[in-house]
Amino acid sequence: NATEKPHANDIRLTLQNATLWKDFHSIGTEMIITKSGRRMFPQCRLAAKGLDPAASYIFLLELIPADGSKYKWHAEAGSWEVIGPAEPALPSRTYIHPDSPASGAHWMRAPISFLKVKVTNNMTDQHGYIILHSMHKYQPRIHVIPAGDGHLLSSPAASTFVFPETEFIAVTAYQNSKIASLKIDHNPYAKGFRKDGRNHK
Amino acid sequence: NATEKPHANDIRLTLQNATLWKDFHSIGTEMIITKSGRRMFPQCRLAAKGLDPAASYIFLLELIPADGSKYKWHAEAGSWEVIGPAEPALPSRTYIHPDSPASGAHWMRAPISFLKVKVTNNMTDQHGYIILHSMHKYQPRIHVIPAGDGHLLSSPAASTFVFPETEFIAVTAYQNSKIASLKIDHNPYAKGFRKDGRNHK
DNA sequence: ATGTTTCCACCTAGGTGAAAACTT
DNA sequence: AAGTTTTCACCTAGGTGGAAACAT
Repeated sequence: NATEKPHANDIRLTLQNATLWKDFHSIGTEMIITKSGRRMFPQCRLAAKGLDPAASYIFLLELIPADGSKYKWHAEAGSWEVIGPAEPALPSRTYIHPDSPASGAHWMRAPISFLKVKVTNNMTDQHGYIILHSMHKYQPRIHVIPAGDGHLLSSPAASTFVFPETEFIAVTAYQNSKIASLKIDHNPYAKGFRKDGRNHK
Repeated sequence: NATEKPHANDIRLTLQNATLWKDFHSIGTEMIITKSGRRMFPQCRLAAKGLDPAASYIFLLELIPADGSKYKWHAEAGSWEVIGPAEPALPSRTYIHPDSPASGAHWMRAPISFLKVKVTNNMTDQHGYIILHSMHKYQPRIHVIPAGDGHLLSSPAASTFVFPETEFIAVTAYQNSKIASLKIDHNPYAKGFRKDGRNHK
């Protein structure tokens, strides 16, 4: 039989906007968290390959603590320093991609954008936003789960992907002004803060 | 066994904004169709009861020709008149509610809004919008389909609902100025055309 | 004539970082 | 002093009917 069903370990995800993520990561990515919920910028934008076109999948985004530390911005040095152990982690909420469940063909047809995921520091949030601790480091993680078997994350068929350049520190206000500038330059919603001559449209 | 699964004929749909629809219907509802696609106003907003909370359903909206006639607005009389037979009907497109498929519990929890359905007169539309003939009368129809059996509309379990007050004539520009006024009064996106003193906010 | 298309000012809806106000 | 919350001007994105231009 020439056409063989893809195995779970044939699934390949590519971070489509990796260059932008690396620009941020080289400086030290920060993500604003607010009580009312804030989107992430950059967003996690992925391309998928190797899915079974006819099978059904669920895509999840998770933000896991990257380490056991609490950080502080050291303005004089222009760097982050560890100031102690992390706050106890909360039960992690996951963001289910709104197209879920959808066929492998659907997921492979176009880039997969986690545009609308929101992060918050409100421990009592009722919207289902992902709750983070300010001044803690997080690592986004993507799960691809064959749907319809009811096992979800515990399924042995689930695949997990990590892109190290998407790591970030959650903040309630930007600490490193270079990060603020990069955001202004690239996030269309911050266009109003651009100075003439660095308009990336 | 005291808890019995609901039968298909136990499903009940209520048109939540029936009063608004009736205000339009008493004048003669018109819906603008454009090449680029136009939303309907009012929207079909429904409440569902009697679904099996654990079962999965798909909700569809369909716009079927209400009769075999083509119409013309008679400005002097302020009424519509039949001017001949309808154009041949096109293969009807349906709008799948974006929450589909979802559990009965989900559909019953909150009003079901067909807010985003778009209608067009572009016969070559590639967006999947519902294609209509201008100056023809249409009747919205809702289908509730138990999901997961692969039969969809041909399934004997599918339920169909019609609310006669949602009937309308498709136009490329409003014919009856009373309809235009009602739209301006009630559609928030047309607020810019409101004269002071009839702001329904 | 009659019906369609394009364009537009005016909205709704909501995502930005900065600055000010607030908290501890 | 350090971090958080609120507010705000400025955007993106896109849904309105009307008027003018266009088509037939």
